[in-house]
Amino acid sequence: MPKADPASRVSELRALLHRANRAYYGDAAPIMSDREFDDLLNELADLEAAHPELDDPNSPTRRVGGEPIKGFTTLPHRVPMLSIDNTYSREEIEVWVARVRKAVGSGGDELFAGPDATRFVCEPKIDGVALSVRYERGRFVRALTRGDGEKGDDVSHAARTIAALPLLIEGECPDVLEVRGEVYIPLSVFERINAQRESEGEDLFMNPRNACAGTLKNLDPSVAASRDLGFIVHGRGEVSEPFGDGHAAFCEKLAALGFPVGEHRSVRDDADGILDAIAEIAALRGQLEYAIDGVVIRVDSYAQQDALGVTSKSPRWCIAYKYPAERKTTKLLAVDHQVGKTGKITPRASLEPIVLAGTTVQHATLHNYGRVRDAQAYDNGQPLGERTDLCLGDTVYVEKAGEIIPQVMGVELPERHEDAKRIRPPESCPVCGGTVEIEPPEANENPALETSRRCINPECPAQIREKLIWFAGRKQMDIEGLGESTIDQIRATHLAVDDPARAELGVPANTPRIPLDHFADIFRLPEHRDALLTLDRMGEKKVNNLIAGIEQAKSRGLSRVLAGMGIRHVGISTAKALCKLYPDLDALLKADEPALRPKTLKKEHAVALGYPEDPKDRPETGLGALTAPAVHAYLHSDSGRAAFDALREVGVDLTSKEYIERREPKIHSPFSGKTVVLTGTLTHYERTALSEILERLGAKVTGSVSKKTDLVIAGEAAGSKLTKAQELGIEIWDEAALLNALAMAGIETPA
DNA sequence: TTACCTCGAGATCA
DNA sequence: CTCGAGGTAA
Repeated sequence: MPKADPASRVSELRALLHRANRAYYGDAAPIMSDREFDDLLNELADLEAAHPELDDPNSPTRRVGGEPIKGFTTLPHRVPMLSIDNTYSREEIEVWVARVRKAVGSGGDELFAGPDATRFVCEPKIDGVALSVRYERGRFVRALTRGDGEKGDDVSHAARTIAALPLLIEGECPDVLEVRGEVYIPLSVFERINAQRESEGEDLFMNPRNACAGTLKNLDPSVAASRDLGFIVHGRGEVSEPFGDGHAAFCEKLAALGFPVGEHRSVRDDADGILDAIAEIAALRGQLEYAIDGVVIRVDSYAQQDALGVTSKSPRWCIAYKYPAERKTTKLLAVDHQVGKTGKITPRASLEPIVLAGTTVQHATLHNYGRVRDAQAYDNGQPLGERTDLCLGDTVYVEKAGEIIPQVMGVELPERHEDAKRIRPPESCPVCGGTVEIEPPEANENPALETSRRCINPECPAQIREKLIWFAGRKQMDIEGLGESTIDQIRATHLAVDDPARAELGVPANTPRIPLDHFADIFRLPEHRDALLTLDRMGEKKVNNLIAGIEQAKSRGLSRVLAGMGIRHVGISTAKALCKLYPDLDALLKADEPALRPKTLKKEHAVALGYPEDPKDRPETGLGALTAPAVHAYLHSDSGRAAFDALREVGVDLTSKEYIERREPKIHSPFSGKTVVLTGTLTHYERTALSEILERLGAKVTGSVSKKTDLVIAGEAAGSKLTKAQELGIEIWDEAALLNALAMAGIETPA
């Protein structure tokens, strides 16, 4: 072989190996032997090592794992990753199909005409980890976990090692293509890994699902590479241009590009067909290389999907039929009574440990005292249709609701001991000993109505603790470094020096009291730096992180503060809704009670406040005629006012980001409100990085040029998109103009 | 609710 | 190296 220049040999090898990968995993038709493949891969790895300038994150060598990365970054999903509604019965499937048909049939459009026009795609629901994989111009750019549905962790380093996922798509595909699917560890691989771990004396993995999640979260990609993760496509995220008119067509197109789409997908016309598919897939269960926990059914046509739309948490065009949860018996060892952040007391069961759906269960919430009093009685596994009080020592049936939260379903009555002790709601607060109220109030006359009890002592240490934990939590103020146990440890400085609990939590006798009772105390913790440093396992680094976390939390904005305060009826969505109405706390405090609930106002009142006549056009706050007075009362109560004053005093931002965003949707910049398309090669920016910057500056970055495009940024060697932009007479900037505009917006050009 | 990963802290050993 | 806290997945 003539001594080719390394760059061209490298790209030749990469192309060859990509093709081989695709043939192997996509088409299941190898074009070379494993031995040849390994040889070529080794040659490529050697060349890359000798010529670091030729490095490429999408090189096939990355399959075997490169350098560990430093940590995760969290990035937004361009299209949110919603969850799917679950059903457990055939009847619910029929009801859903009928509802879909009714909604779709009423479209009036020819596309939606006639009930038979709706088709349903059924596929196994894999029990793995959801992943959204983004390709730009056919190149793998990143993979995100589901996260909260809005943003997820970047696990590209691990996802690149998934052999079934192409790093380079060969063939025509949209400029932006987000493929969503399920990552899993094949069961045979799981067994192999555990066998190996056993022989090396390591702890075994409990189940494939958690092992898979852990693998993705491992910072060292060679770990993921060695675990042979599998992937099966089940949906799409952002796709820049039409790519199939429905789910089935989309899957076929992806299959043609070499994506693993799963082979047990079928298209059905009606509820009976769906039930057949469910039965067929059930018959496959246990023969597949991955665990499945049900069947996903979705409306095939994208047009119909769009017509059906989504609710706040899940699409109306998709539903999961889940297999019945695994159910086992175990012994009820004890019940403790936990005091929540609002004082509500919840019974929690301690159980003799059992393995259920791949995890060891030893605790289960009992939800409320109604369930404790009216537990379902069973005889030899059969429900008796009668109710009984739960007793200590009972043999109870446990299953996992939604495969996650264990629940006590009932009692095996014949197994009960004669002298078994009934579980009763506590007569006083189990933590502070204070007065408890019975709820609902009618239950004072008729105990059969009682569902819960509430500790009404505002100084109850348990309530204070839970309030602080909630406030600092990720979905509220997100104070890094201030978790449950750190809060306990700091609050243990309030204990007497000879209290054994103090030493147990690692608080030396000479540590002075660090105040931590009110939300505002959190923001004064930096003043107690020296005291914090004396605590066990609290070093320089942790304290610095904590202080930095506290500082950052100050500027989360009013909605997070309101949601964090644990005001009854005010969660994050209500808080955000209120914040869209009022620019800051003072404005909110000036509002009268009806102004907090525009939806339920009488017409005249609404119009007087400047809202539309039709309630449907008024903003939703999540508050109604019953809840709004309670919220209003809290905001103006002594304790509410004191809490707000204290937060203001320590410098917490009490202005409303939501209101400001609504009023001025974007930062003012040359890109505000513009739809921008990037094309060609830019020398100073990665495309994704630039997209993020432009979006921060108010631009909408899209993949293809259309009439709606305001601006095209054309780098070197721009192709058809530039031509099209010229045809349409759209403003075009070169890279120099871009850099200039970014500089004006205060963004420096990277080196 | 549990399992898994990462990180920092502190102990242990060279 | 081991422990435990913190974070996140289902």
